[in-house]
Amino acid sequence: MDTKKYHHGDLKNTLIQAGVEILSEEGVGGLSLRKVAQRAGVSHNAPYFHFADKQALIAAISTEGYRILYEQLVMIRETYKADPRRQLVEAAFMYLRFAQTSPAHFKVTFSNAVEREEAYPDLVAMADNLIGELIQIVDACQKAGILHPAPAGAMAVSVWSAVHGFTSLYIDGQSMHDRLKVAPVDQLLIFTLNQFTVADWSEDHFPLPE
Amino acid sequence: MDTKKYHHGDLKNTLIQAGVEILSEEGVGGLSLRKVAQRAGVSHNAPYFHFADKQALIAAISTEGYRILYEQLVMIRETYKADPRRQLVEAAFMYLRFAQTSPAHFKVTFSNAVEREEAYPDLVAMADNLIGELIQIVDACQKAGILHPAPAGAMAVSVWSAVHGFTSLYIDGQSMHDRLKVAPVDQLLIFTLNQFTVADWSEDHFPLPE
DNA sequence: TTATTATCTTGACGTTGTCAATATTATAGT
DNA sequence: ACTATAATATTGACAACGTCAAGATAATAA
Repeated sequence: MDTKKYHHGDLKNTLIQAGVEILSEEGVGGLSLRKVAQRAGVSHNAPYFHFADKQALIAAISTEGYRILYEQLVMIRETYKADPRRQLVEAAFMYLRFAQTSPAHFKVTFSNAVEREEAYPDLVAMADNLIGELIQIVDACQKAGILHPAPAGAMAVSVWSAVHGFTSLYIDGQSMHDRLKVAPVDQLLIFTLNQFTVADWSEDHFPLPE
Repeated sequence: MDTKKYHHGDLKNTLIQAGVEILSEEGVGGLSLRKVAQRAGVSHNAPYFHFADKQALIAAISTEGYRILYEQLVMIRETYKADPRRQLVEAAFMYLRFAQTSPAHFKVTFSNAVEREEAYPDLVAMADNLIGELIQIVDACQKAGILHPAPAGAMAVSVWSAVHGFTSLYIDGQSMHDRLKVAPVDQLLIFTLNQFTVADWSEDHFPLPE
């Protein structure tokens, strides 16, 4: 934004992007400040003029993860404006797809490499944005009679817990899914989502997307 | 077991225990091979005669986490032999309490610091034990008409996803709960659990423990 | 008792996060 | 335009870390 056109131009965002790239190429273990600096073409100490320490860079990468999820949620709400059920199922699969495509970024985003969240207001704000969109979808589903009419906040916690837990367990070595082999992962996610519908369990209330 | 009575006696388990202690005192970031060795009273290289590398020690600590959860699940099943509903609710709260009491150990156990699970058969075996107990509880609940009569494996995935996701989101800075403040965490867990019951949402099917 | 193996120590190397000191470039004030 | 100041970047250093190599010590086997 305003951190531009000095020596490098926009080093801060370049560093964040370099970090995301390293995460996708080498995983969480490969992320180091010095490697990020090298990829951005600056000295090993240049990042310290944009991030207080490694934690701060990780917080920024985490914020970027929240932003990606948030923006996709906004798009989904616009695309399926009149179809709350579709919004919910698309949101759940978007979440899973992000974790499948960028597992290291997903882990860093949530895996509390950031200890003291309150020190990173941008991160908190973006997480708030994400939660806000989520509640809107849950609220719309409740108004449409798809989800139980409990407080939207509580229902959002439950639904997000299920989708987040499902996704986390899946990408962590597929600990469970590989061993159980009870169904393809997409169908299992639908099954999990269906637990939250008002009607009888035996019908599929959420269709598979695509 | 058989790795005993040499110079130190039982260094392998001592190292694992030292790692668990460091996790509880300094968190995930404070865990290093050299500190573990120092706490066990051996040189910085002694651990390499019991663990191939740091990953292997982390895998052992992760296995220990699975063992703790598994053994508590076994105890719960024995204690409430005739009450599947109680088994499920106690299991869920045991899970949350472990994460609250030992957040760093909980994170290490699941947070796939271990990349190639198949290289650690003990870890896979203990995770299988845990999943097995979980399925038994779910199966008992289904037979008692508490959970929907879907395949027990699929239902176990869903329920565990919800509990695990709920717990993960809670300890990761309480990202969501703190911001929503919709209800105390215990009540929210019960609410989440109730989503999986057969009957109407408006009744509480799982009581708060204690 | 000797040979062998398992266990542990010491020392070294490259990488990392971070601090201090210095240099360079952009902006502000005159 | 010119200087002062702040923002940005480099270089160098240090301790801590993971890991390898070489040697020492203690338990077991022959």
